[in-house]
Amino acid sequence: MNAGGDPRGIRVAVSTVIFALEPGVSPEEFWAGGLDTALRAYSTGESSSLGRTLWMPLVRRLREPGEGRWALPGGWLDPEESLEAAAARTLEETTGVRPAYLEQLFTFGDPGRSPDERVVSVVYWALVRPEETSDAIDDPNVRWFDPDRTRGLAFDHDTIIEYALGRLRTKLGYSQIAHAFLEPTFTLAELREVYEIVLQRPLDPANFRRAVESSGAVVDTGELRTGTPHRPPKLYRPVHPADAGPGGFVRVPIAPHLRRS
Amino acid sequence: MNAGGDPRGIRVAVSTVIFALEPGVSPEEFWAGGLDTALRAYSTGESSSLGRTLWMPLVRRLREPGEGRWALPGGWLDPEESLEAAAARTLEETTGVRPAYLEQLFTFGDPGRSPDERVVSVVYWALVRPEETSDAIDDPNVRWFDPDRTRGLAFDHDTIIEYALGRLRTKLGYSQIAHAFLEPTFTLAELREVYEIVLQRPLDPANFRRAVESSGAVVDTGELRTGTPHRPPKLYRPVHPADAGPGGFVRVPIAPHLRRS
DNA sequence: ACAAAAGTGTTAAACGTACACCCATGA
DNA sequence: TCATGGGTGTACGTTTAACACTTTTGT
Repeated sequence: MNAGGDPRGIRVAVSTVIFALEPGVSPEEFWAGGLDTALRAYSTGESSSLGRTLWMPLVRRLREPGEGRWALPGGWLDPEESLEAAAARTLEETTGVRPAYLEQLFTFGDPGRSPDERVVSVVYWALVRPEETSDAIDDPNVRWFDPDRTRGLAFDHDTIIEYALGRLRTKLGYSQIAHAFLEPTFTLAELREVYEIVLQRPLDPANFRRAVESSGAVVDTGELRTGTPHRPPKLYRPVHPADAGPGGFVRVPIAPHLRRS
Repeated sequence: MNAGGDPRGIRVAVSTVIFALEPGVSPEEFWAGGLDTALRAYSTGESSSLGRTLWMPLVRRLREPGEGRWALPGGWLDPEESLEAAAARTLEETTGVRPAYLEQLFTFGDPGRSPDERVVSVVYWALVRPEETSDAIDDPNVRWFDPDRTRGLAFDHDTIIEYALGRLRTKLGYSQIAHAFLEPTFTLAELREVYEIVLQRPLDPANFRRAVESSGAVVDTGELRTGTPHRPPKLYRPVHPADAGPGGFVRVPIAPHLRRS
């Protein structure tokens, strides 16, 4: 049983990989802003209709080890708080962001991850709504990055981000986490855009609509979004406010063909 | 950053959920043993052809908290070893079993999980070949259970086992972990039996064969298994010895329709 | 009226499933 | 030669995926 093993000297930390949609231009602003704004938005984009990508905040390390490098937000686990609470707390303390979705990702604990000390890091991943990213701390030591273009981070954080990206892309196919990127009501075009940005490929609007509708994942609110230059789209809301479960294991398949690649 | 947080008092433990196929009767023994053995095997079984089920070893707790109750094998993390090494070590120390497959499952760390102390438990799950279960320690404080019929375990271990079972069943559909239950070469009937036992439903032999063959997950060795009373089946081996990856994230889909339920 | 996005319909190919059938062996 | 599991063929319903088409609005 090794009951005599002495774990003193092992410290427990918590880090979080946060994903958001790049704020870009909201549909209202997009059209309200006129051609100038629209063109500016278009000119920055490559793949998606509004040129948005994923975004994630990183914090600059202010002390050794890894001083000066960018790293995932995190901190030490308090003896009294749960792991998830620690993730939420350290996330807010360092970046000002409150996640709409928070799930444990993996625990990294190799000896030698961090010099001198033995650190076991429980890593969470989070999704935040674009609105909430505006609460983010305005600090030169917090900066938002495209997660596909982050390299040279402190510790093993490059690996962790890659792993989290894979999990996000995979999980879109059998869960309803896409809603965590959106406001309480949304159009199917907005939902489809989330999938297109995350999966990095275009989806057929007609087939996407049928897949989502037949999955029962969303409900028609009966309202329309007005102010668009074209036919006003219906507004939908998620059936389930969130899908929690221990480790987020609740599976509500949306559409088989929305799996990655 | 909360760099002043003092994690002293938090101990890190490692536990493992081990799955094996109930040894039951091997194909050779089954037929060699004649009708008596065959009937005995059949009489105990419900769903599967040989009546085998999943099996997992638990250890009896010898001290408080939870003294006398059955629990997952585990122990404390040594300051010098990796999490995975700790899982393998404590597994062997307590049960004598060496896993063919070992993957991190989840980290449980709620305050109050264990009275008095704050314990963060990194839980792994493992698959072992039936041959290796014979190395298991013969000890009244180690006993094998049907994972669907374990209740009243120490701590939150009931929850953990349920979660691990879900992960096993799900992962069968997009990974090659089924091989970890089998010997280096196997017939497709044996592989199918693994799926049937784990998924708890019968599979069409013809369609299963085509699905597995077209997936490229197995290779025909060119040899046949002899000694059966009927047509000798081909022997196959896995293409990949194992699929590791950080957190076992390597996805090699076998067959879409082999997903659970 | 026109442009453009919202939303519906239609079709062919791919896939999942069931099950009939032949093959090879020990008894 | 018979019984039985190994292995192949095939036909049918369902799902996926591509794209033509209709609807609705602001300009």
